[in-house]
Amino acid sequence: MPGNRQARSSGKTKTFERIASSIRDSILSGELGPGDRLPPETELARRFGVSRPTLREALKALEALDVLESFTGPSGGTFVSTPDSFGIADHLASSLVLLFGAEKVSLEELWVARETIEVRAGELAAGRRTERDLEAMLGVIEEDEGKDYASYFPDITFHRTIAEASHNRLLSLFMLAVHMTLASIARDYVIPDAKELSQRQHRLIYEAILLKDGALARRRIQEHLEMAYSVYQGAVRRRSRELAARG
Amino acid sequence: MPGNRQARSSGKTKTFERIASSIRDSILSGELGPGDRLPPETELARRFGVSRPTLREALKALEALDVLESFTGPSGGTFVSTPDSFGIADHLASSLVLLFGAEKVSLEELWVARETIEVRAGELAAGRRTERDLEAMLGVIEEDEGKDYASYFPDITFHRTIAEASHNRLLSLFMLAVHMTLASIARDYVIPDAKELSQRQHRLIYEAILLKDGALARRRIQEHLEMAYSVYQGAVRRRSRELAARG
DNA sequence: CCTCGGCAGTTTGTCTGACCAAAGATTATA
DNA sequence: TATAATCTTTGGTCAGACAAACTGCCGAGG
Repeated sequence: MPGNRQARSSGKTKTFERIASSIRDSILSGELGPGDRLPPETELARRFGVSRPTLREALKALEALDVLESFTGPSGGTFVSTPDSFGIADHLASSLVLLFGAEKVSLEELWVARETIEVRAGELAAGRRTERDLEAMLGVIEEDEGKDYASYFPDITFHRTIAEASHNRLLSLFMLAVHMTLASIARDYVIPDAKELSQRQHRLIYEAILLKDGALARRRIQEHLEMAYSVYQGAVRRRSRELAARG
Repeated sequence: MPGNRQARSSGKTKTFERIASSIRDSILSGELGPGDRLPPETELARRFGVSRPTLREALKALEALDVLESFTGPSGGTFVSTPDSFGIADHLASSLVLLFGAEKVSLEELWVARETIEVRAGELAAGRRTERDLEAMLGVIEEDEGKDYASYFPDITFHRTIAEASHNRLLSLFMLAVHMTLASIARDYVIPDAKELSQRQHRLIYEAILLKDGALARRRIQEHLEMAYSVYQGAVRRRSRELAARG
């Protein structure tokens, strides 16, 4: 019977894990930095005293974590990756989708977290936005108004410009991850069109940030997300009913 | 010259990546669920039409992502992992430490994100806390007062009880990740003792949550974190001066 | 002299086949 | 029946080889 995994993890460290940890530690300690090239696999295998397949299992594990990357050829080899916000957000989103699937996080929790982060990002944006930020936001607003979109998540682009304007790259990362998670979960939902209301609210949010009114930005983003949540939730409920009726 | 990695990613998909994606998709689509056992490696290799080492590279990549886990023995095999908040937060924290090291996120951004999440968690906690939550918080407060700690991050336990009391597992996850990141960055800093002030503020926060006063909880957590940030920042600056003087 | 094309070398990618180690299942034994 | 030795299944590791990708050199031709 599978499932009693906690009982099995009895301290044993597999060889490839030992090596992966070793390399990982070299990076954490600064001994290896982004862009650095590792020795060839045969050389590394020799140094660690293991075979090449085993060494490669360690390398592939670190590649999966976006810590290393490899290329063929003489100028190739294995390199330490440059950390990248988008990749981190992407991985995080994948994990959150799984967590959602296991019912260890609910749709409501996701939306509350989204609201928490976006509201604050908007407040910060009102205080820190540059002229360039405003241009970007307005550009997205006008582009969206011209589009005839069917999907629900096109307006995410606008929300991302808010995050950018907050000039907090960690809040941006969290926000991106939550957006990707919600988009992934809702992939095949039919989301009703709330285009016009949504776009009106986008302009109101833009206005608040333009005026540098943080409190107003908070309120308007909150209101906008409440609307969006009710629309999203409605689609989820409809979907559930459909599935219940069919099955 | 290494570093021109964007030019190299020319669409080629390596075999082990193809297989990892295939298995990953089976999980995302629900075809494979947590606890499910995969066929033996030789069988899997045969099905995918690859050799066992190549297959194993794919499996090890997914193990590194905490998506799969494997055990030896007749009852062993490769299993789909149960997603786990703590593991996700841990991975996220590792990535954030790297991101910080690459100067793609600053200490200030980390603290603003921490404040954003904790303030909101406290507000939510004030509205949703149960008797059990209150007991847990008080227990930690009293335990901390009895401890003679040297490290700066002992009071993180209290902050975690706030997150728990918010009953939002995603905010808890984010909070944990940010805490672990800050703790990892500050590992060898000498943090001055702000024990008594900190503990007084903890009691005030507890009181606000006890009274179900969300606005008050917000203000008090904000104040507490501002104090903590100034202490932390002072330690970082002192550390920088030391390093500058030495080098 | 310069340019272009192919050859050689380096490095990762993949394969074959085998043996080792761990741990539950079985069976022989007291 | 209880227990210990053995079996069997499964992942863990190893060795060596060849293929593919790519750079850099070098020679042929202009």
